[in-house]
Amino acid sequence: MISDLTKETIKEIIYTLVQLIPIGKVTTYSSIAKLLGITPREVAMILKNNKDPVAIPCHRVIYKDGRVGGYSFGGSEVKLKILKIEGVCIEDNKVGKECIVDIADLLDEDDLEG
DNA sequence: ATTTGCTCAGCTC
DNA sequence: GAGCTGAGCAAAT
Repeated sequence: MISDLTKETIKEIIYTLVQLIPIGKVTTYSSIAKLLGITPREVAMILKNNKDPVAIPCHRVIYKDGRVGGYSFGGSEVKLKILKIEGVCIEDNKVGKECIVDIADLLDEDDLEG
């Protein structure tokens, strides 16, 4: 599927992936990173490097622990709040693991369609 | 739950 | 090449 990607391609994919994350759910940096074969750091960096924080729902990407991580467009507090209004379950300033789903899982569900 | 160590990438010297 | 920082992860305690 994916094997030899460039920085530009990586960005395109990440932007696309985060856009197809369903409302009320979130994903983790690691899953995206692993899917692309890059490090979670890169995912985070690319997300912050984007120029369209509106088209790129980077707030739907969080830690594996459940914490939202960072947010250059307001702060972790805002990011957390956005998730909350999206319908994501929030617990003690953290995202409920039941709302966290790997990006690969989303892709899989879309393919299974059932 | 908290602390510590590690990894990869970008920037600077 | 070496050192520092960062929208993180994993292990140990």
